[in-house]
Amino acid sequence: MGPTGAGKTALALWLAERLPIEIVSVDSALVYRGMDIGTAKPDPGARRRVPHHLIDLCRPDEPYSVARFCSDAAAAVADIESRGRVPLLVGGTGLYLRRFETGIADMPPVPADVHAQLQAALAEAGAPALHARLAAVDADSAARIHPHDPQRILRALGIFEASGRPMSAFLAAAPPSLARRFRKWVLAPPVRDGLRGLWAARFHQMLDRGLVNEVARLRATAGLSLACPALRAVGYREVWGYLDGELDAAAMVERSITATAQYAKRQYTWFRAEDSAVWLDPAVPSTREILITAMSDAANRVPD
RNA sequence: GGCCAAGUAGCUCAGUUGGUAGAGCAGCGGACUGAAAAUCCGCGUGUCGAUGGUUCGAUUCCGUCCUUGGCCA
Repeated sequence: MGPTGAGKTALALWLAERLPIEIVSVDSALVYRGMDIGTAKPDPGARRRVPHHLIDLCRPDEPYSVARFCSDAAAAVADIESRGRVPLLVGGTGLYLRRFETGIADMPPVPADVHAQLQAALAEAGAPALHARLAAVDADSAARIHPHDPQRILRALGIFEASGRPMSAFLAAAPPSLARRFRKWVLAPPVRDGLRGLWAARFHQMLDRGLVNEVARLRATAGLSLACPALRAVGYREVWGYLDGELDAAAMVERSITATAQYAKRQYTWFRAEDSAVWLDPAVPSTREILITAMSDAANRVPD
């Protein structure tokens, strides 16, 4: 795992060309088709050379989720291992890896109309009012969730309304069926300070490659709007605002770079909390050697 | 050159009827179980442009100067 722009993709390809590994993407944005440039998706050539999994799974208007990731990843890992190869999970979505590793509770689906009703109630009454509603039916979740956090309040209320049981009960009950331990490496510059220039160069490169056209295509697609979670991704939201005329070009660029920096910061927070992960500096040459040695061991242990 | 306005946190600004100041954004730290590139929480000392004066006390009132913008020459 590693923050955006640390060089995960290139390093994974380098390793995959030397070891019998296949890559499983752990990235909430790479699953969307048509979102290539702004997500720095591995290009077709790379994907021909090295098998990649969990990329281009759905349309940007389809909801993907951590739960879907867990089952997709389990299937991909099983598939790779069944062929005698070693799965290398590569990505920056901390939640996905955490839940895949330590298990995710089995919870009932929330029907779309229930969710829509809650959304309307949120718009009308505000998050604290819904939080109070939640506290009445699921005190444990209410204690865990901040009254100003609409996303989590809606989720917990949705579970209750869909099933009649509090979300906290599902969390407490579920044995992690997908639980799986990994060897973990964090590929990240040891200090984040001063990396803004790197994010900036990266974003300008995306613009040169046609990011604005890519977003314009998505914007012209029926059914897509900023309400789709996929389009809230870093850069996409800002370029969309630029195409709407709400941001000028300079503001679009600056805000995208800032959003990248903020995203990277949240990623560092996830990775710091990851126990038993070894941190590797992408600027240090020995990083490659450390990884290839460690992974050779893993590859040798795979039954065939 | 004259007149007017503005100079307060990294940025945009509020405010103090005189008792040394606070929002948003940015930044830093954190949380995270079906939206997670999302969502949310915590963190605010800054010669209040400079200098002199009035005052027990000036960022606040007065004078001068500097800077920026506008208008007039």
